Amino acid sequence: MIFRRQSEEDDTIVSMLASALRRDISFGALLPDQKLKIAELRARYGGSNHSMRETLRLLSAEGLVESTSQRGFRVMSASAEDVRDIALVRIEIEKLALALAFKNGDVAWEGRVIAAHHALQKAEEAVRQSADDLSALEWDEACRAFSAALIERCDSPRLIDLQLKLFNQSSRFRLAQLREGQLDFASRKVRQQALLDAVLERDEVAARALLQEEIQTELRAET
Amino acid sequence: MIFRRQSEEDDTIVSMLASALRRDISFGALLPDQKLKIAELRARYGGSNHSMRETLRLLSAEGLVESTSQRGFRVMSASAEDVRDIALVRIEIEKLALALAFKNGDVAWEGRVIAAHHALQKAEEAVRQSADDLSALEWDEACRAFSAALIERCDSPRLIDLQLKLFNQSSRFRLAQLREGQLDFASRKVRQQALLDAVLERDEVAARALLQEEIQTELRAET
DNA sequence: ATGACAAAAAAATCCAACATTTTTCGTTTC
DNA sequence: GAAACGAAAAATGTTGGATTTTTTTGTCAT
Repeated sequence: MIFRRQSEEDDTIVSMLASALRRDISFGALLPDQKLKIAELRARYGGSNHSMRETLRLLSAEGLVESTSQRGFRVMSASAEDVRDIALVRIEIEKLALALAFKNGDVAWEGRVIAAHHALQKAEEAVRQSADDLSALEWDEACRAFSAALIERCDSPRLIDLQLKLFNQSSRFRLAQLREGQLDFASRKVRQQALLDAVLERDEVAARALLQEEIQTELRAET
Repeated sequence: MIFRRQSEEDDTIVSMLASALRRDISFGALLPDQKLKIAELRARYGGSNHSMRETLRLLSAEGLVESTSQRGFRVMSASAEDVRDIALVRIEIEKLALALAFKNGDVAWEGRVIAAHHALQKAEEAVRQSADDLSALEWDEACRAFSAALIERCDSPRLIDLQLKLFNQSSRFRLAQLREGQLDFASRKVRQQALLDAVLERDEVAARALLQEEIQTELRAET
């Protein structure tokens, strides 16, 4: 076996394969529209015929992989249209979920948001100085955790699930911007602080605007 | 093989199995929280170990089936919380998509909406008189087609996909109301006509309200 | 070039079996 | 009788290899 467990939830081969593939798609090791042949993937990641197909089926549902009947799987395309679409849906979902979290969130929730924000700041600082793969991975995870914490208390399992999937679809673009040095860490820091403040003050208008701005800058169509 | 092709897209065993299972979950032949044992399902629907697992993985992604690591699959629960959650997300998604369709929709789109509305009226009339399984199936399909037509021109593949999944999650409840004679066909007809009119006049406020009402009555928590 | 046709590749499926985990159930103990 | 325990049974997750079908590729004649 090539890999080992990456997190608590990786208790089956399929979920381990899924983690590995997710990471490689996010980091661009597997390129958009690239054909994903079962045999090649097995050689690279291990797992059986069956497990690999199940994994691709899973990633396909997550929007990271495209499947065409009788023609197998390929990495989800990453056209300007795709970026636009992901941004559109993600903005609406997160705005909605945040508004709900404003209603339901208590002090404990605020604490978790603050903690996630703090961890994110550390990760941004680390990745700003040396953008190696490891710190990039940790930075990506910190972004995910902060986003997740924000909407955690929307108390809607489906919204939470959706947000996660859309976030994962966004990761490719966020990491690409990091690689190409297109991230303005200074303004990100200001914006994230402002967002945190808005959340703690339950300033819905400001929070929605900042959230939208955050997503839009991460997902601005480059081409 | 127990079944035959049910639609154009059913060109693989997995997609046929998925159709059959989707139908049986919607119609209540498979009950909420019921354990889905691979062996039993194979005996009932055919297909190999592999195909059945892949199918369940697929339905799991669609929100019709729950999967727990090392503990297999079960039919997605149908608690009042679930109904509430589905309604919440579906309302927001469809409202958003409809607003976008208002921007992008042209005459051809309006034509398809009118056609879908017409077909729906026929199906409602048919199912009102004799609610056998066949007409119920056709009615369900007409509802789906009408909803899909409304948002078709939002031009967002992800929104369209989401709407379909949420609609499929709703079908169980809609069909249950039909079975229990809780549907007010008269007011449905009025509302659907009003919705059509609002769409043709691009009356966004009215359309959003009617759409929300339609979904809420279909998904009102019973218990 | 172009189209027809054969060969190769890949996808989709199935079967049979094995390892691991969960569940069940009967026994023992308090 | 109820709780704790552990062995047996069941179910899940996984594998390898074989088979069928579909798509892709390469070749040849027109």
